Amino acid sequence: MAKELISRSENYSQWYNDLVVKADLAENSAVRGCMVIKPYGYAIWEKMQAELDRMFKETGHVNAYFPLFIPKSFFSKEAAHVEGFAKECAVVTHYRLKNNPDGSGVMVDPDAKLEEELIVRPTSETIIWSTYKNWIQSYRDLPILCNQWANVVRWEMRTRLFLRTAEFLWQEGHTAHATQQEAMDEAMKMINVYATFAENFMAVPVIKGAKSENERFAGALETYTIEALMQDGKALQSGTSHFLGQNFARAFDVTFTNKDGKEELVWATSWGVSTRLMGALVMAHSDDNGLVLPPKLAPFQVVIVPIYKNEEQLDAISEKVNEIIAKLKARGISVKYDYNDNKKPGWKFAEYELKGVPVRLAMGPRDLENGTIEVARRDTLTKEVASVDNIDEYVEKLLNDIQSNIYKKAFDFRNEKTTKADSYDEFKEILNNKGGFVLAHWDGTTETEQKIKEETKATIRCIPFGQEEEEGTCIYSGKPSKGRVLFAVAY
RNA sequence: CGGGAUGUAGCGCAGUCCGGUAGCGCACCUGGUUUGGGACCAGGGGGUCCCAGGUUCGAAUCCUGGUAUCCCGACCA
Repeated sequence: MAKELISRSENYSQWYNDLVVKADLAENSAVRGCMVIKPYGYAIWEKMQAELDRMFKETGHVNAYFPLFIPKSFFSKEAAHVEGFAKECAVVTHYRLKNNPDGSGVMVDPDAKLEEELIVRPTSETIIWSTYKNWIQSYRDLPILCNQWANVVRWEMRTRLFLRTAEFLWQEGHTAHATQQEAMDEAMKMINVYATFAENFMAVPVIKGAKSENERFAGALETYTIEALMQDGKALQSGTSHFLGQNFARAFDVTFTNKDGKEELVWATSWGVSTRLMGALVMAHSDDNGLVLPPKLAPFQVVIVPIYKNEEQLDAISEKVNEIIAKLKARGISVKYDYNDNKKPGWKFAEYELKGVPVRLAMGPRDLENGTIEVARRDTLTKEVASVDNIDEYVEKLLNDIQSNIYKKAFDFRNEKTTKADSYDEFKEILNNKGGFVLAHWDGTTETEQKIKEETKATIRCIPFGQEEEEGTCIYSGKPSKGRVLFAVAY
C-alpha cells in the first residue's frame, strides 16, 4: 500500500533511495548533501560502532578527540594530501553575524573576518600530526595508537544517502610508530579488523587487497581496502587502511630519538570506516520487500506481534509473551513487543518486514490454546509454528542460522559474479552483461588503468592479497603481468 | 559544475497548455464496527500552490531571476 517499494530489477538505485527512507534509516535534510540519520538507522550505526570500538580496544587502541577545524596553513604542508582534498573543503572565514541594516535578517559581519581561515576537516591527519609533534620525543613515547569517532565534511557534488554525503560520521585511527615494519603491520592489522567486522557482523563478504597507485589515499604510500559487491554488480569500497610512511612526520616535523640516541622521523598509519557501511549493509542483503538485517546488527532481533479480538485476549497473550520476552532476554536476545492497538497485525507484519527485523513471532488465541507461536524469518520469508516451551532456544538457533544464511547468500552471489577475463573483449563483455568483479591481468601502469576506466568505467578495486602468482599478459596492453587484479564498476 | 526533469496539505499526485479565488488518494482527528498478512463505515480538521519580483481587474497557471530535490555526465569514501 502506502509503502510499496519499486523492485530492484526495475530500478536499483531508486529501490535503494526509497528503501533507506521508507525503512526509516535516514532522510535528506534542509542542508544540501547532508542527511538526517533517523533513530532506527542510527541504532544500527551504534551497533556497528560498539563492535568496532570493542575490536579497536582489543587491538590496543584508545579513543581521543581532535578539533573539527583545521587551520588552512596545516593543509598545505603535505603536497599530495592538499591535492587530494582541496576541491571539496568547506572553509570558515568569519566568526560573527550581525543584523542586516535593512532589518531583513542577519548577515555575516565583514568586520569579523578570521586572520587565518579554518578548514572543516575532511580527514584529520594534519591536525593530528601537528599535535603528535608535541607528544613524541623519544622511542619511549611510541607507538601512539589513537582512534577518534567524528564527523567529517567533504563538499560532494552529487550525494546519496549513506553512500556519499557532504557530512558523514566515521572513525579515523591515527597511529605513530618507531619503525616502518611496525607501521606496515599496523595498517595490515586494521584492514583485517575491518574485514572480520564486515564478514562476521555485517555478513558481507569482502575482498582484501592493496590499492593501485592511482586509487591510493592522498598522502599514503600504500592503501589497503576491503571491497564488497552489491546486488547490482557494483563494488563498494567499505573500509581503508593506509600506510603513510614518514610523509606526515616530515610535513609536521615529528621526530623521535631512537635507542641509539639518533633522531628519526616517525612512521604513520591511518584507517577508517564510515556511515557508508550502512549503504553496504542495505545493498548487500535487502530484497524487494525491504531491509534484511543481520541479527548481529539489527536494532532489535525479534519482534512479537499479538493477535487478539478484545482486551481480555490481549491480556492473556501479553502474560504469555512476557514470559517469552524474559527468556529471550536471558539469552541476550533483543526483543520488541508491539502491542500497539492502533495498527492491525497485517500492517505490523508488513512494516517489520520493510524494516528488516530478523525474526517475527506472532501469538494469537489459537496459539495460546495450543501452546504454540508463529515464527517468521525475514531472510527467507518463511513461517512455521513452534512450541512455546523452548522458544528461546529455538530463536537463538534461528538467529544464528539467519546470520550465516545471509552471509552465505552474499558469498555465493559474489562468487557467481566474480569472473576471470583473459582478453579485453571478454572483459568488456562481462562488464556489460554480467557485471560484478572481474579478475584480469594488468601491466601495472597508471596509463593502462586510466584508459580502461575511460573506456569501460571499471576501475581497479584492489590487488587482492594472497593471490597466487600467475604469468599472463595485460588485457589492455598485452605486456607481461605476474598476477590478476580485481576490476569492477564502483560506487 | 554542465544537460534534463520536478517543486501544489505530513506523504504521493491531479489541476498549469487555454488566468477566474484549489482538489484526489494515503496519513491525521472523532464515533462505531473490526483484528491470524498493510480493515470498514460515517463525520471532521489541515494550504505563504518552493522563494522574490513582474504582467493583469484578477496568477498555482503567463514572464524574469533565484532556490531545492531527483536523474544523467565530470569528481570522490
